[in-house]
Amino acid sequence: MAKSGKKSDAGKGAAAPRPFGGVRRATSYDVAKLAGVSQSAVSRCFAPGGSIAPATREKVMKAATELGYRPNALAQALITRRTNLVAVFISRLTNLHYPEVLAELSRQLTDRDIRVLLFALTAESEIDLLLEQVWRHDVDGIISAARLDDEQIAGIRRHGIPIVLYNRTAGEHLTPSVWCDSAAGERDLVDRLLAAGHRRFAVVAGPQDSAVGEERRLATLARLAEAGIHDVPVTRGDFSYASGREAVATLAGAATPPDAVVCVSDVMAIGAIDGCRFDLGLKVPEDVSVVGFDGSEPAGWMSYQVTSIRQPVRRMTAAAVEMLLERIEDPTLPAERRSFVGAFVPGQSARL
Amino acid sequence: MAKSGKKSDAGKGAAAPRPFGGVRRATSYDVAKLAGVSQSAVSRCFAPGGSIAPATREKVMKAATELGYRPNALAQALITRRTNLVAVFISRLTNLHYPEVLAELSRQLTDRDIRVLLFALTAESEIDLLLEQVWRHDVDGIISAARLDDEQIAGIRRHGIPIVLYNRTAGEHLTPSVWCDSAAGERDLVDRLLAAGHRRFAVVAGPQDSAVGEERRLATLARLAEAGIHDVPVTRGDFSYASGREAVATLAGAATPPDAVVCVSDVMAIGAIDGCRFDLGLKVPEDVSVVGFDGSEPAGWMSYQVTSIRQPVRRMTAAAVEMLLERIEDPTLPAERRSFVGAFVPGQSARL
DNA sequence: CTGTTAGCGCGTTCAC
DNA sequence: GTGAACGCGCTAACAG
Repeated sequence: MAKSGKKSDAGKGAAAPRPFGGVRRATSYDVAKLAGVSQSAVSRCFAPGGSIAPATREKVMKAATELGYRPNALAQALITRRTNLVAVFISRLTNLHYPEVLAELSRQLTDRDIRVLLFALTAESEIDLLLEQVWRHDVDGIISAARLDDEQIAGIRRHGIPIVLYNRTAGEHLTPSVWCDSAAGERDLVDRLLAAGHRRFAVVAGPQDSAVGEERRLATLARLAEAGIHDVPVTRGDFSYASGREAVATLAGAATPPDAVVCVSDVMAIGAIDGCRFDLGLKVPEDVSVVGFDGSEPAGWMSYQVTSIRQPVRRMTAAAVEMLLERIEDPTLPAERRSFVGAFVPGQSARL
Repeated sequence: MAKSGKKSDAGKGAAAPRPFGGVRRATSYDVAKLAGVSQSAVSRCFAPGGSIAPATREKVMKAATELGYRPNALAQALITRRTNLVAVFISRLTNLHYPEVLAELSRQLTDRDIRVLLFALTAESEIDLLLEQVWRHDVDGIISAARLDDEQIAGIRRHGIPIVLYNRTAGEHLTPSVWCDSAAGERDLVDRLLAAGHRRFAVVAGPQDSAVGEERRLATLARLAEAGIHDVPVTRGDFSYASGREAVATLAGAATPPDAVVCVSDVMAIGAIDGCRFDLGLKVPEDVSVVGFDGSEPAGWMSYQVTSIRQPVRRMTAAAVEMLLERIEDPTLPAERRSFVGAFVPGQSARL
């Protein structure tokens, strides 16, 4: 009976008439009063380069800890015009590669004392509505691993909010971005497949509006064309396991079934491998080679061991964060695109 | 030459001396002036139940759209004490089940016009430091799918910030939470395994500080004990694929190797299956049955088809959001725990 | 229904 | 080095 069990049901409806059910937080005025100084002195104590006498600082700090005072981020932001908030747009959070990206971005931003305002897009998300929220919240910058159209990019520019794109491209204008050079990766994979004697290729591409997907598809076809291989069948998926599996079923129906399937993502490659094995009764890699892209974790699991290209997520996210912070400090910095090449992952899903 | 290319390199260093490199946003005063009304009239126009004459409203709205005005969320929050911000704590974002949870939480909160302040915990995250940020930002509430200790929970309570735990428990005090009733699920799985004739059980558990992991371990062992099966070997993993794989290697070294392995998560079950097949040369489910828990997407892939229990993520996240919003509206609501039972997923990884 | 007034909590001049 | 005064952009009383 001594320690009151739950938080707020002592005496039924007779709850103490506290302002908001929460305790009023201490303000800099409260601290000032207790310390016997002015409010501005308190402010200077918590400012980076505030000129304050050691003695005063001590009094203030003592009072501050006593009251559990912390500067209110809202008031601070309202006046300094810095929220230390970065909006992160991310799509397909359930698609296995993005959680890793998000985790890294979050970690790196947190390390730099910046908070993440998350916008996880679903298929039906109205990006424009989300952007409204972004304006209203005065974020310092945006990192987008989601597709933005020209109109939206223009709006962001108009608002003067720095943005960095992650594995995305914006239409006309050059926009700061980090990019995994899929072209180099696909060329690498294709060359290895060619060297191992593969000739009957097929591509499992992504949706048309996916920049990375398209770059990968085009790079693959271009390299094959250079090698004299044309009319390569292409099936489009949506980066899902199911779509990869269905894709190979489609491709297998062709006159000359492929002996090498290039998938533009690991998850689709995994789907393709299962499709080959379970739907078509083919052996991978003996009967058909399958390669992917990304280097997601499940691609390394023993049952798949996807031959792939691993994106350097750590370095890419670090670059994105760095580029963004630079532009928050100095918005006049010109746009820039930083490309990274991925690393070949041998795997076992391709006969090389 | 007409359309200026990049944003800010026209004329080299001779960039126009704009305030912040960004355009100053229109304030309610600007709108008021343009519309020929008072600033408070503008405010009322954007307030839910503001009493305003249709004629005035029209004038204001016209001026507002012309200037691209939107109420500043910071100033608004400073005065109303409502930020429409919810902090979401989440751990192990790379562990396949959490991205789905996060995506759902984000979607549901966004639908209710609430923004997500993300705190993705890494192994070394100092939660107390993150909580500092939470105080400073005046979030309206917290949803935590990460472990919080008594001290931290007490701090949150002291600050009067509503919180809902997601598949976590807090020590002494009852804290609002949603929970997937793992006990019911594990009993279900064990019963089915027993009915199919399994007798030599083993458990791949989680870390000791994982509440769900422990509940699942204990429920499994309890049910087995009821059936007269004791001394069941237990190996602990960390919810990773690798740990599941290693676990079965360990278990196989015992005098009587198991014919049924109960893993407390799908990813570990996947690791266990691969361990059986590739390290031990066993057939799953012919030689040994493996069951998991969660219902993560990869568990359904053809190569694994894990027999498992699927958490009702949609309903659980919806409940979490609802409980939180209720408590934001009325902080005096008593703590409450809502449990959900998962659905059996037949799969093919257990001989049933 | 409207405008005036007073803050929300803080950073920042500017005299002292 | 310090404090008084002002303002960031807005909502909430209040009088008209």
